[in-house]
Amino acid sequence: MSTALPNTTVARRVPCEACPLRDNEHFRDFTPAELKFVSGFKRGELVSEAGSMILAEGSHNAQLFTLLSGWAFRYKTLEDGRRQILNYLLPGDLVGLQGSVIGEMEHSVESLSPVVLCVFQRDNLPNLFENHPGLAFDVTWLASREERMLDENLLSVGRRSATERAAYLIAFLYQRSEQVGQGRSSRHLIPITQQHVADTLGLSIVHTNKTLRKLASRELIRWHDRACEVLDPKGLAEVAGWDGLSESKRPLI
Amino acid sequence: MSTALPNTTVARRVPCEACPLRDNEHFRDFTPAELKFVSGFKRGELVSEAGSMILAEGSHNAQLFTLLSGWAFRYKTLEDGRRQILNYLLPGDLVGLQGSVIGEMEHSVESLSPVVLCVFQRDNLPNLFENHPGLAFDVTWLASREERMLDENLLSVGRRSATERAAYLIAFLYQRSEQVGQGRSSRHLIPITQQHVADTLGLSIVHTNKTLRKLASRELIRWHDRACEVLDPKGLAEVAGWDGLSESKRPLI
DNA sequence: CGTCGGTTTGATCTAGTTCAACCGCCGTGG
DNA sequence: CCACGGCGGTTGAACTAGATCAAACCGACG
Repeated sequence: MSTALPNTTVARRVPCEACPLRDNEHFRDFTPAELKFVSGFKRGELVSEAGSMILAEGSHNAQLFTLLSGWAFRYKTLEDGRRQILNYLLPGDLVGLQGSVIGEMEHSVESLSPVVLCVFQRDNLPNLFENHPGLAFDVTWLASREERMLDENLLSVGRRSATERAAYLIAFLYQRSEQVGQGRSSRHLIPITQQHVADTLGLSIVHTNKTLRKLASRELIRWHDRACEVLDPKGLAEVAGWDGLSESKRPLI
Repeated sequence: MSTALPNTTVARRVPCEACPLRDNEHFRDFTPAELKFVSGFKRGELVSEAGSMILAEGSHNAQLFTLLSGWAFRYKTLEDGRRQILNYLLPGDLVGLQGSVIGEMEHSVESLSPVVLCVFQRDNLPNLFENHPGLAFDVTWLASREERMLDENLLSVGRRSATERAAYLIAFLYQRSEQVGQGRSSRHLIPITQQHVADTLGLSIVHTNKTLRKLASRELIRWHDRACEVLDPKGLAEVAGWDGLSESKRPLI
């Protein structure tokens, strides 16, 4: 399933002031004071290869991260190994808030591609709430956004057909990827295997394969080795009966 | 499906200082300053009968509530009417945060029983973040808790069998109900129809019925008119392969 | 007394699962 | 150099969990 590879914590490289994500129009601007605080909040960077475990279910000393680049996913498993992928993480997403707020992680996080994460000092979170209400609100905003995504996901798994579900998932990941500008360079490739798709949609791997081939035969996607190329994002959204993501600016911490 | 009945906003009755929920050991204590602020934050109460719509998907001027007593649920629907229930609301739960944070509700909320809700002035939320970081943290805590519940739900719908799912749902609602002391008086009755169960589990109503009868024949539950009586909560959790809710104290706003 | 929402049951059908193979690719070890 | 094993993807066949269809029951209520 997941091959846990050694993570490497590296000394601070990218200063927040020069964070490449800040150029992106989809993120809201910081005040200079906020930027300064976040810069101090940041402890370093974590660089990992594809397929490494970033956070483990049950861990109590989990750190707080923001994904800087790459793809990852959150998941839970049952005793007998059945796995459910809950959501995907793209640049700008906050990781590990549960650990910081509740005290224990109830899901795991694993990378799909090489990733770089900003590491924050988690016991500094109360300080953030004390002194930077705007940032505190941003944290809540991000938690609320995650909830929205989960709601839509649950609707999908609970009530959409296999084809609709698959189309929704791929359209969803495509849009998110576009927003953070991952797509430009790499011809809209989503770095997942069919097993990931199956574990996201709550389907078997065999049926997932057949469903994806159907989408491929309709020229909506093309499947590559460990990656999905999106040919027709609008067509996918239409198959899924999905309106698409809202366009509003989001915070970045 | 849902019969929207007229809601009645009533002048403030229960002062926060005398909030009956505060006696419950599962909720954390407030500082006097916090209590005073929340008291001022509160605008009045909303009393509704069973089956009324509290919040509607798509609404922009949604208010922020805390459920004081009764049962409700959050749901989303697809164009063609397929409905997915996302989660249930019990006393002490915050309702409508999405509307306050993101600006638009992406799900609806409907009551299952007569309910009383505290109504908060939503444009006062930034004020709360400014002046009461402890309460702001509580809001985030509650959002994070909702996320945890959704995660477990998604795991359930995606990867558990019909019987496991049903057992999990009922055990889950039972435990939550117990925590807020709804059960004492009413012999552990959960006020839902089998249609609600079906729409929560992502199953058809017929199959839901057959699954529930199976649980009933195993003496785990007894079904009543529009209500589920829990006979063996431990047995249910065992069938579901579920550990149960964490016991830690939670905030109340 | 008729109607309506909720529950129940049996029969039939199908979307999706499970089992079983096979292919191509790549990295490993002899 | 080749043999191998493992992973990701693909395909067909048999099977089953759960859907759909249809009908009936029951209590509440106007």
